[in-house]
Amino acid sequence: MGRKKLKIQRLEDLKARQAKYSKRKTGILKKAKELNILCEVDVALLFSSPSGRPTLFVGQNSTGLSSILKRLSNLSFEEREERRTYTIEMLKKIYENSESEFDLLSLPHATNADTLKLYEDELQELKDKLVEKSKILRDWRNPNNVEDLNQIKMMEDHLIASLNGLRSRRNQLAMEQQIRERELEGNENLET
Amino acid sequence: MGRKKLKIQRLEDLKARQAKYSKRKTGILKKAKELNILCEVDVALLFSSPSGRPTLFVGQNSTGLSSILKRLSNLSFEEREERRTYTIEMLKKIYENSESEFDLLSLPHATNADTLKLYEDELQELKDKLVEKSKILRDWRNPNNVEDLNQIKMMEDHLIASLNGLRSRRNQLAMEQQIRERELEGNENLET
DNA sequence: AGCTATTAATAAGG
DNA sequence: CCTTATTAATAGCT
Repeated sequence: MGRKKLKIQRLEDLKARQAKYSKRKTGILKKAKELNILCEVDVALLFSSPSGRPTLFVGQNSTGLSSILKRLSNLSFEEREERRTYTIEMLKKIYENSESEFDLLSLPHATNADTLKLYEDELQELKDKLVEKSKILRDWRNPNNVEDLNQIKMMEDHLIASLNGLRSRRNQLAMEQQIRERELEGNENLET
Repeated sequence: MGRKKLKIQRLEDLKARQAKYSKRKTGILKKAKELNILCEVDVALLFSSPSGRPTLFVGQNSTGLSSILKRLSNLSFEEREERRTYTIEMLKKIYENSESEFDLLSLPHATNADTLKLYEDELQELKDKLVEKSKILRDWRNPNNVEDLNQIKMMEDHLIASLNGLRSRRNQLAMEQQIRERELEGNENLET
């Protein structure tokens, strides 16, 4: 729609690209908002403009979104599990094969990108820690991935130590219970 | 655009809602693809249809989105580690339902408050998980805080199982090493 | 799922 | 940023 039909191909001029982007973005946002309201669909939109930072838009009442994100993440995980490939390949696959359907809700006021970046960094850090801890737990449970014999021995020592600690704790608890039972018995004897 | 001007408000009739969704979705997707090509913008879109069908679209070349997706996959990985739950069915469903196209859409400037909120929620979630995991590790190492005798017993069983796994893994590694040494010996004998 | 009458988005040009 | 000629999307029907 316009004075002439526009060929859909990359606009070479940067200025023109940005200008068109600005206009069309507005249009798509409007459409997305309408869709959101008309059809009650939850939406989230991720995008990163070549000249800008990554941004995520989430529909306001998109409670279902988190579940979508979760399922999405599960999808990628399953893909990885199934093929024993790593995240990157999985991501490529998603990029290449899936389409992004999207809706967005426009949310007016801009927050600053720096804050967002901070969150992203913190998130990444936490996730790294979590992954590390998970790995420890996983190796404990299933040591078949551990290749280093010395590490195995160390783990074994730890396990034995833990087991000993656990057993003495169990004994301690058992003893305490015995004491309680005897006290109870004693009281009963007094009552009779 | 249509025979009459449509008021933007939730369509009460389910059928009508689904029908409109289907049509408008197509339109938005087209627009997004155009925007992608015209302006070189990378996008990913998540949405749930009125019938609750989740779909993911990701634009090609959306490098900026990879980190987000990566973290999503990590999240699910962690979740699964922790809870040992599987949602393969769900994943398959998502996969089958996603159509193959590419759309992208872009947004330059505005970040929004919802984005931050999403991150905050995710952060809190991660922190909770980290705390939980740390607690598990701590209890293993030092069971003196564990009060429940049954839990102690469960932990003991787990430890024993892990220990067995560890020992068989150790044996396996040792055996492999022996084999390697013998092969090496054999080669040396041949050489001399 | 198709089909037009209409409305809405927007290309080009101030 | 505006304006407006044109094209594109789609509302109401079938």
